[in-house]
Amino acid sequence: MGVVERERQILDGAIQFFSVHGFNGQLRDLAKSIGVTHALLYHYFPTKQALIDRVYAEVFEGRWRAEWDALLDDPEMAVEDKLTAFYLEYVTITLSQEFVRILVFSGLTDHTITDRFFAMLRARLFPRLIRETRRFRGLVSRAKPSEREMELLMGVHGGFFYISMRRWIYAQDVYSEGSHEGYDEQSVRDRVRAYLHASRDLFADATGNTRKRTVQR
Amino acid sequence: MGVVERERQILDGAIQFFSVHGFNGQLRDLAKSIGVTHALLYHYFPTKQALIDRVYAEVFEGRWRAEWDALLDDPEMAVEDKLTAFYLEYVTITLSQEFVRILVFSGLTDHTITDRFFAMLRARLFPRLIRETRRFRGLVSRAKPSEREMELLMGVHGGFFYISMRRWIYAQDVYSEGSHEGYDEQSVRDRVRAYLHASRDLFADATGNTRKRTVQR
DNA sequence: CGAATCATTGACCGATCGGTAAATAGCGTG
DNA sequence: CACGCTATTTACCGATCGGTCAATGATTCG
Repeated sequence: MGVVERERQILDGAIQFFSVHGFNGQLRDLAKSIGVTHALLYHYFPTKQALIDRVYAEVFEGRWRAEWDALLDDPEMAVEDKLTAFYLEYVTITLSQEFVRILVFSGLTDHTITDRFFAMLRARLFPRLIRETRRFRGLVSRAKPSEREMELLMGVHGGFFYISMRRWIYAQDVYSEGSHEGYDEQSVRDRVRAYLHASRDLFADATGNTRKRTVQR
Repeated sequence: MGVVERERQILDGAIQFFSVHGFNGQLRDLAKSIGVTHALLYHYFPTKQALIDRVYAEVFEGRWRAEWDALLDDPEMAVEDKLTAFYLEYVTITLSQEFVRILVFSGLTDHTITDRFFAMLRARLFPRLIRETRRFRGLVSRAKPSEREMELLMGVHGGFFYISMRRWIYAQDVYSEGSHEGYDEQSVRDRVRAYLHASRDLFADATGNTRKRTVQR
């Protein structure tokens, strides 16, 4: 087998293996799951830690889709549709089995992945969501989000993360009959609407931007 | 030292230790953290697994407060206040550092704790929350919750769980200036309101119970 | 076909770790 | 103080596991 394919094969096997057994799984078992001896692993990776680092990098990179930047920044699309579309993909693509489990394994020990991942969310996602939420309220502001604003956002966001927790950590059945094969679009939309409407109700007056609080259908 | 106190000390140490290092932490390190040798542990617990089982039992039992049954069943209290009060306590008491981390460790390997815990939530908590949510909508029904209804509930519930994830797994700072020393009451209330109002908006018509969808302040 | 190269393996090393058992330290009691 | 009991330790065993290395198998190329 070619050196590059074998390395690829080991890496994929390692991602799968470590996401199930955690990072103190034995290299002998990993090797067996691939169909080689553990000594061969050392032909491609100098140490176990080096392999783990590669797994980290592999699992982390490309986790954020470039299209999502454009999607979230699209000034034409309605906010509700936008957030619904985003979270539908986010839940299925980003919060995949291997990623979530490795993320949690990392969070329980060193924080190498969780720190980077959270930094990314704070840089690329949360500001955009806050901006869009404000836009939904008919407000344009670049002011730093208040703690209360952020916590409401963390509420929805965490709710979506919890779907993956139930699936991949707790091994519970999660309702998923929707078209997106991962999760039901209706349920995503329900939550997004709950969030947006609550935001409008709660923060309508806080900025001098008094608007009639109507319930839109 | 008395046999019962020593056992208590070991158990407490084990809960702390395992919640940090996971269940394949070494007994020698655990013993050192207590200030004894690892051989002594075998004087009180026959095997490592037996100790782990005790830790599981210890951490799990009493995690649900008896008063919560009464609180959630109180027919006088307003639904919003009730859910706010409940989740405020739930987040600080149930979702403590040791519990959440051990729960997640358990979820990643065997599911002994997560299964039991989820069974408890499904038996004692979720039906009550669904009932109260319906009550908020001016509806009394013992019909089995629809998937959509449940998923909306899982949204809030997961949002609260996420607070503990951020704290104890991701080691992020979480806003907590409220009176309850654990989490801000305002933020809990905001989320509860978002959930209840959304539920009213979304499901108002589904049961023939047509009501004017007004936003209450 | 034969030699060089490189992927792959089997055998081994040393440290770690759960578990055991004999030795010892500590303490209450006659 | 001496005796007995038990809490605690020291020393050890055997299995596991990361890592190494010499030997072997396979492949390419002149």
